[in-house]
Amino acid sequence: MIHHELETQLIRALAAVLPDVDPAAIQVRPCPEPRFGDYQASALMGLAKARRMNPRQLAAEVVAKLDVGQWCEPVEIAGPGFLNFKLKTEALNAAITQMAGEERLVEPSSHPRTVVVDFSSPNVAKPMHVGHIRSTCIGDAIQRVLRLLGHRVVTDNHLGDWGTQFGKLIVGWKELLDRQALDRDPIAELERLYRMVNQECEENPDRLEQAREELVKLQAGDEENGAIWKEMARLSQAQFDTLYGRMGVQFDHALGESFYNEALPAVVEDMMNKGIARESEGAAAVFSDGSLPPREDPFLVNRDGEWVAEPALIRKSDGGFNYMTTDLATIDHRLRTWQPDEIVYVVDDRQAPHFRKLFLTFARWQPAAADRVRLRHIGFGKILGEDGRPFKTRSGDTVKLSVLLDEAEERALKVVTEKNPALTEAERREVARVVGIGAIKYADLSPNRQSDYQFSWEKMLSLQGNTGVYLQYAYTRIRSIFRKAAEEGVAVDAGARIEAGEPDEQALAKHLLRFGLTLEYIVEEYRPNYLCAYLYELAGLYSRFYESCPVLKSAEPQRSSRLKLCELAGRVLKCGLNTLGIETLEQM
RNA sequence: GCGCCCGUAGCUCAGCUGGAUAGAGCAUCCGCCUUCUAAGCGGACGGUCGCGCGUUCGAAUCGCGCCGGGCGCGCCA
Repeated sequence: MIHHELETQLIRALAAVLPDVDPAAIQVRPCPEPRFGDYQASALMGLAKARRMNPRQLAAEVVAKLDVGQWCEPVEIAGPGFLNFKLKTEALNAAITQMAGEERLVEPSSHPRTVVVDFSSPNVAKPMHVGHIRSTCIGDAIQRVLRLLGHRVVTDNHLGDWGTQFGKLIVGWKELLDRQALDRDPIAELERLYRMVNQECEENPDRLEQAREELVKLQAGDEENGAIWKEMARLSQAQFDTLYGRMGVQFDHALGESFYNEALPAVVEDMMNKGIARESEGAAAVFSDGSLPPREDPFLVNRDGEWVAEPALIRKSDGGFNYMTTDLATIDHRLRTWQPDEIVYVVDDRQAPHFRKLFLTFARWQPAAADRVRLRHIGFGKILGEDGRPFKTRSGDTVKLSVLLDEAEERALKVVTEKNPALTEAERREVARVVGIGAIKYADLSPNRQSDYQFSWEKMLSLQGNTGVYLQYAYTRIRSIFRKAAEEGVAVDAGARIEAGEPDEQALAKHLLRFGLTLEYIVEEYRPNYLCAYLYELAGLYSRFYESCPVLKSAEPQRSSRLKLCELAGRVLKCGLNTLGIETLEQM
């Protein structure tokens, strides 16, 4: 990548001027304003400031040592000390031609890491709903970007298949189960059971006690309760398989909470022995170690002006375990099994305090292991309805994922039918499926993950603007050229170079060269929306090129050059969309 | 009460490890289909980046203080 060459050269030139500079501080980035150049470096100004030097003079000294003539016009020093790099047309053409000729669009990372990505995590015996969309879409996109960059990825779906809710569910199963309803719609029936018993528990302490007893029996290995639990898990797995199939999401592992059940007593015992946890009101708890100032300490909470302990409980007073313990055992298992450099948790931002506690607790429990792994909570915001309130159905229930996907496809089908009635019904249904699912995913991935966003069918499936449909349409327009070419017997000269002559061609080519760089930025902070923004811009640049530069009607060698540029744009667009987990179509 | 997040164009949102004249889409208005899919393209209009102070050559971005909204705060996950 040209960008890396420039960065390397800049670091080399700077080292000749200031030998003790940290190269990591030097970055060459795409120029936000094309009229200043194609790439820029602003790091010298900060450096000059830190050393009380004249920034422009430092820039001049570095530029004097800088040898990038192979790629760039003479480097300009602008404003207070920016370096502006403008690509030579010749270098641009060589680079884009080379990219078009290579099989892989992205250079693999020079430092591949092993990353465990923990995402989706639906609950057994409950329907998947809108609340699972974000974790599933964002997590899947993250793992795809990592793989594309050549990292080793382990995806693990940490199913909510164990825990307090099963006490209530077992009570319901034993006393209130409607077999026919279970056959018709197992998840709905399980949900009904849970709701009924949960309601009863709120009003009746005896019922709550009964549920607790069933839970304790289950956790103690009771055969009957174990069989019921297993059946509920099986029914749920069928639901997950269906929905993940529709969404095109796969996992390497689905080690749910139950997988760690047997490991939990030893975890608590070990932590008690090591003095990290202690008894408190009958429970086993981890308290603050006082290493952080109170306001940054997740083991403390302020109540009426007093900082009081808020320990992490790893065993409840009734002897049961909770998710903190499970999560500790999970980290332990993942480190032993996969030796990851990093574990990322794609989970709602509201759980941030839990993860802070979890990571700190683990570091106290296994300091050496914790030093070798980076634990990161990748949080995200809520999905709101069009009224700005949390997204619910009209009757106030959570929106089920299956219903949401159905509606997306239905709405997309209407649009396709209106826009392209020439397609057969089967074709239109396929287009509707790809467009509908893609629209939901794109709507979820294009905002900054930490923002809450407003869910709007209208906007999501809008044919204009920054939507999945727009990108998919841009792709079909590219493919359409090649269909037309085949019809007319036009062949691409395989040896042709891409000569980007027109401004719209050059802008497109330059943007294509930045694909890999965009992916690298994404992985730093796990922000898939950067890829959405990149692809939206790509589609726009392609459309402009498409309007202003005839492809099939131009004469050789321009025709082959443009066909190759189209092909590359198509490959990048498709690869980028697929990396977001979004499918493309040849026609729509 | 304490903590976290948010406040950018009429609406929905980008941009935030400081960088050049703050960007999109929608909406409104004006243009472009005898030429590769008009599900498209071009243009116009629209902003005290919640308010104030500070740090800096430079602040939407960093710090402090307000105002407004959301979320979270022992045996759920």
